[in-house]
Amino acid sequence: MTKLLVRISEQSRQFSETEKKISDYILNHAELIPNMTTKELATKADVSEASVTRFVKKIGVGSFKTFKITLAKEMAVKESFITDFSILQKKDTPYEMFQKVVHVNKNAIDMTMESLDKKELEAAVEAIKGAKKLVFYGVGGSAIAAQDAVVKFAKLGFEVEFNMDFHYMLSRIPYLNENDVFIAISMSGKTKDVLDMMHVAKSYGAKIIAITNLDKSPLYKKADIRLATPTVEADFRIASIASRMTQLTVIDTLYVSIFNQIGERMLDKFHAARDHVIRLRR
Amino acid sequence: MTKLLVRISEQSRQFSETEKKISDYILNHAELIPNMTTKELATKADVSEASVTRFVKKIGVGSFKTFKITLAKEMAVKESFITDFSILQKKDTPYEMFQKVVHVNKNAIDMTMESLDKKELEAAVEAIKGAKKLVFYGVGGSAIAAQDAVVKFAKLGFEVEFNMDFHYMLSRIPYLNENDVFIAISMSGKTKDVLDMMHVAKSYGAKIIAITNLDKSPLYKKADIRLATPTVEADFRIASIASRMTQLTVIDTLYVSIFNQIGERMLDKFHAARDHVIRLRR
DNA sequence: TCGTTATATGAAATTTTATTTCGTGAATTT
DNA sequence: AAATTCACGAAATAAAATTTCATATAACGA
Repeated sequence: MTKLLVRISEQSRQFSETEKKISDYILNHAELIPNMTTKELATKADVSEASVTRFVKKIGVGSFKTFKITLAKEMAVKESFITDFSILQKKDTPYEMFQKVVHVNKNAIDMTMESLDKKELEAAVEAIKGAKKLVFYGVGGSAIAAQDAVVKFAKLGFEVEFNMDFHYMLSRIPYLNENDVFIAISMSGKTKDVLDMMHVAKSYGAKIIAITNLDKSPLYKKADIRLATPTVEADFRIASIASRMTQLTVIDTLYVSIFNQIGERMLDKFHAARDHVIRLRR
Repeated sequence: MTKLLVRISEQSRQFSETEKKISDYILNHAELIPNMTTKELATKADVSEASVTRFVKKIGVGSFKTFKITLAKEMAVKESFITDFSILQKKDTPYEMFQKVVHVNKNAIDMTMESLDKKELEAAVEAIKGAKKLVFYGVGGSAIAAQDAVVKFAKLGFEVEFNMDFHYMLSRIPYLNENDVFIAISMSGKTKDVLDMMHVAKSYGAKIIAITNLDKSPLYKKADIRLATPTVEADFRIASIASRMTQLTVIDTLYVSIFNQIGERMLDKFHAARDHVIRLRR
């Protein structure tokens, strides 16, 4: 805890009921305070605005504004004590939601650093670099990552394919061969459609890269190369958003790595494409 | 120097005389800023208050208050070691790339905290909550965010629409009315297709929410509600990946906020849908 | 016990701070 | 040269913080 917060909790036994309500809220939601107004804090703590301004004076801070700035500074230093962001409260305002989303997403991306294996990543980059055709497949939330991958790798000149439709996608698999790569994306690694598609692709000799949770799922076991995403344990309402960030981070890494290695020889085409877009679209 | 100050000094050559006066004062007296008011800074820099508030927007920060808090936080952190992650080296290994991607993405999400305005966010949530129909539109990289939004809001029971095809999408717009919301997504805020579509939607009375860079772009100016994303200045190879993260963070926030507010009354349907998926798909 | 005084609190008024609007003049384009 | 765009500050407005004031309740003394 920061000095200011310590001071508050030390003094708390001399507080009146109203003051205690305020200090409770502050101690439990310290990181939100710098972006709040007296009115908001008053509402949250169920006291009047006047009591809030009086409170900060009581704990020896000149004004509410100073209080906010001081708190922001102190909290910046010691970072990481985030009061249970995993539980979304019914009464949370959109801005609080925003702060939680930011936290959850940053955290998810951080966790990817722990799950993704260096060697597997290198193998994946090699495989894609040498590939003629790339097929991505994912359903539901993972379709977004697949979609994103298509946009990116198409720009690099790859023959890329992805379609949400299982049957259409299936009809394209027989054209794959040993030179091609099939990238399966699934959080759980158990999604039937993805597994089925993967088996067919494998039977045609395509190399299988799985972007899936670090877990002994069917997809994880059967893939040639495993790019593991972390299992982000959280409230079910935000579980999918965090995991999508991890998938995208993996895709981004593949894209940037490939770009870096083969980019030079197609930089003019890349720029040409971008120029066309700018000229025609704005 | 902190990130924010670096950003200011980098941009300083595009500044007008008035803006330069402000940036000079800020760069020379950074530690004083968090405790100053717009009027004080205006007096010190010998400009008007209006110019001060406009200045912070120009450098990509949503409000003067946010600016002060951000600066206070940054200055509290000693010597923020700025390993230059922006420049990708030819010799970088995939794993080094990965670390940079992680850094860039986390950073992009952080910057969104500076650009997104609390009030606009609240207005957006209100608008969407009261809407019957939602239409998302974005092209290129921004299409991913639109796609993602569709998946999310469909789950909440909204009538949602998005299609990459301009002409198809256009044919759907006449069915919009005052009760509906059109969400335009564009980094630059200049994309012709998006602007055209927005104008048509507006003519039918739909409320316009823009998810676009904090900048005086046509889209930014014409929208009813502006959810500003930061201008992530970086290597062109990674610019798009970072900006997409910011868009998704905004979408996530909308989704979680709406869920929280209207979620209860449809929780059973939400779970039912999820159960169907689990039963049929795995 | 009753009246008096001190204390805590919120509502409302006031002051301060931030943002937006509007008009002017300079610069740029047509 | 006319028209348009742009930057800017003054003034209006909106929002946020603080103070004032009235009231209720607790504490105290007769």
